[in-house]
Formats: sequence, structure tokens, C-alpha cells
Amino acid sequence: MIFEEFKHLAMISMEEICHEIFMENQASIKIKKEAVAVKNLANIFNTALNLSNEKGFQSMSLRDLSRTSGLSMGALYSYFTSKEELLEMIQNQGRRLTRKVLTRQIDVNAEPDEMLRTAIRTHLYLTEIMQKWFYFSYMETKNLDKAQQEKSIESELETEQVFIDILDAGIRKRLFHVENPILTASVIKSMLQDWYVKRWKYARRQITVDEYAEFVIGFIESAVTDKSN
Amino acid sequence: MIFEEFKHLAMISMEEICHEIFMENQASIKIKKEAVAVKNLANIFNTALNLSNEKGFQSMSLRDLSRTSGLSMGALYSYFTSKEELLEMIQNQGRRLTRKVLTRQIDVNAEPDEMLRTAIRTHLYLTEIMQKWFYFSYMETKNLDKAQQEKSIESELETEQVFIDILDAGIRKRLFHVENPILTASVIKSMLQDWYVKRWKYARRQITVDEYAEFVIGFIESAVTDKSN
DNA sequence: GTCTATAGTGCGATAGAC
DNA sequence: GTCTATCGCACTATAGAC
Repeated sequence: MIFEEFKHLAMISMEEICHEIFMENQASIKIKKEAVAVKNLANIFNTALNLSNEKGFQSMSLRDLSRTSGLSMGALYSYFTSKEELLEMIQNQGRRLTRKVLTRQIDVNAEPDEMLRTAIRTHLYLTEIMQKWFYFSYMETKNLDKAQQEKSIESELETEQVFIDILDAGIRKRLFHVENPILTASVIKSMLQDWYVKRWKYARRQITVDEYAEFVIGFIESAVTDKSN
Repeated sequence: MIFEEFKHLAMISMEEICHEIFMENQASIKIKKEAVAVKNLANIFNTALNLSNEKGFQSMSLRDLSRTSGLSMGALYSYFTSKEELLEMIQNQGRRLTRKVLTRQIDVNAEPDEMLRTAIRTHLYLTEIMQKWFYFSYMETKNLDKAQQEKSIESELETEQVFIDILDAGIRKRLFHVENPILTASVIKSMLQDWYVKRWKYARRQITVDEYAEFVIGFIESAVTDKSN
């Protein structure tokens, strides 16, 4: 699968997510008509992500959000009860989407080397589509309360575990030679994160997500492949 | 060189830096006695870094800074003319220290494989000592004005260039087999950044900077070493 | 050189009209 | 369901006593 194919597939997930946001936050959302609520929520989230990616969530005032989204202050507060809650809503959805797409895409019956390639591609493609969401999540974790921060940490370790499991499977089948699967998974993750954190760098160099995926796969494979075979 | 040796060496640089901060910002610093100014500046910077690393620079109010540092609001404003200037002062010093230590440590006459190891270790050791400074710099770049952001980008690319040069030298001497030196340098940098960005993860797993350095060196070497030799 | 007190601004949040 | 108007508060920054 290349990026263009993945793009189509993930759009379906996006629809699901917008629906879920509405359903799950009905306690905070005063608006009852789903069509109206979903449309405005999408607007609010997109605007908040754009503004936050520019200058950070704290620096974005709700007046900024109101002006840019076209919704009044009063209208905004129909969708959340505080600025902090808006932050948590956005964070939650990012985490959920990651988990959903990553576990859906990886075929557990495949061989470890194939699984590794798929996991790398899927992760990169996902963060490419949701770049702003991931960047936001990444940068704003420290502004969350303790409980939400813990969730964020769990989510990070969960993603890392996917790679640890793949590496372990590869070691057992003697496809990989890896001395420290945990640290190896950790540095793999750092390479994947670089794609959405340092977006400007890759954009400037005109590197596409498929080119980056190919490079990372090649780099990691030449580091972990068992050369005794 | 291991970390403990480096630590001692870098402390000398720290002294220099504190002195430089005072000398260079005499326009903004109203205090004339150097001993007083340097002591208070060190206090302000350290406190600001601690608070910012917890909740971000924007969320840290100057009242927080005043309370935690023990200096009054008025005293704080003797050392900078605005909160934004404080941010820039901190950013500038981080960048300067990076450049100074990295170029000082790397022996350009060494063989590329040795240079690569030294560059990785030096980078990790430096960020270990100045962890809060680097984390701060990393997270707060987007809150800077355009001109300062550009400096930050230059600094990132400059560090990356150090690795590109080493890789190129290694390719010429047939020590390394690297298809894309730019992307390779880029992922090396992402692994090094992970050490100070995800500090909590490595602390939780009780991995020392020397252990991480050894791992990263091994990982990168097995990816870039020319296997035809 | 450092303090306290306060001016002035812009924020998050809400009440009530439409 | 959305708007405008406004409240109370916390902030940055400064002026003037010591």
C-alpha cells in the first residue's frame, strides 16, 4: 500500500471520529441537532489545531478561536465548558485514532519483516494525514492535568510496544539480530515522530512521505537484519 | 571520554556562558555590579527553565517566576525589558553553548568512524547536562518571533550538517555505506533529540546517558557500516 | 539594587436578548 | 442555537519609596 491508497481508507475513520466526538461529549455539548453539532465541532477542532500549531494552545485565546472560526464566544461555549476541556477533547480523539488505525492495519499473521514495514508505513501515513493533530498532541501534553498526562504516556508506550512485539517475533524467527528490542523500538519511534514534528524540514527538502518511509524502512532494516543469514 | 569526564569540562563553559549573558545584555540589564547580576541571572534562568519545563513558558506567569525565584516583580524587570526578551535571552544562550561545545569537542583529524562516535557522545552528553535548556528551546521555538525562529532553524540545520560532513567523509574513505547522507543525518539527529525530549521515558527505564550513547552508536554503525569490507 | 503598590490590558466565562 | 454585552480576575509592566 502506498500513501494515496491509505488516504482514502483513513477518511472513513475521520467520519467515524467526528461522530464519536459528538456522542461521547454530549455532557458538555449543549447542541442537540447532530448535523449542526458535528459541522461546528469539525470547524472548532480544525481552527484550534491551526492556531495552536502556529503559536501554541495556551497562546491561542478563545477570542482568536472565535474570530477565526466565525463562531461567537457564546457559541463556542455550547461545545465545551472550559478551554481546558477543549484541550482534552482534542487530545482524546488523537489518541483514539492512532490506536484504531494502527491495530486495524497491521496483519498479525504476516512475517515479522513484513509487519515491521507495514507498521512503519502505517504510522507515517497516519501522522501525515493527521499531522496537525499529532503535532498538537505532542506539544501540548505538558499542559494537561496529571490524569490526562498519564494517558498520553500510556499511549506512547503502547505504540512502542507494537514495535517491541514485532522485533521480538523477528528475533525468535532469526530474521532480526537485535540486542535491545526496547531501545530499538524507542529509536524507531523517534524517527517516525520526526516526520510530523519537523514537518518544515522535510517540506523544505521536498521529501514525500513515501520517500521518507522507504528511507526509514531501509535504514532500520540494515540495522536490525541478521547478517549471519 | 565518558560522561563524568565531560561533565567537568562543560562546567567551565557554563561559567563562560553566564559571564557572556551579562556582557551581551547590558542594554536590557539595569544592574551594574557583575557579581550581583550574574548571581541573579543564573537564578532567573534556572527558575524559568524549571517552571517552563513543567507547564510551558507562556503558562508560567512572571508572578510564578517572582515567587519561585524569590525576586520581586520589580527586580525581575531589572534584568529584562519584557517577558519575550527573557525568552530570547534563554534561547540565545542555548544555541551558543551547543555550537561552542560541539565544535570544540570534535577532532577534525580523526577518522570518520571515530568522529561519528565522538559527535554522538558529545551531543548526548551536552544535552544531558543542559537537558532543561534543550527541552525548553525545543518546545518554545514556535513562540518566538520570525527572526528568532529562523535562527533556531539555522541552528538545527547546522548541527545536522556536522553529521552530514562526517558521513560524507566516511563514504569517501569507504568506511560507510550510506545512500542518503542528508536523511541519515536527519534520523541520527532525531535519536539524539529523543534523549532530552523523552527524558521521563529513559529515567523510568533507568537508562544512563552512557548506555544510551553506546546503544545509539551501535545502532547507527550497524546501519551505516560498509558491509562489503 | 530591590521592594511594594498599582495602572492598564486582555483573558475566560456567563447571562440574557433574539 | 447563536449572538452581544459584560463581569471579575490575573496578567504584564511600571512608578516611586526605601
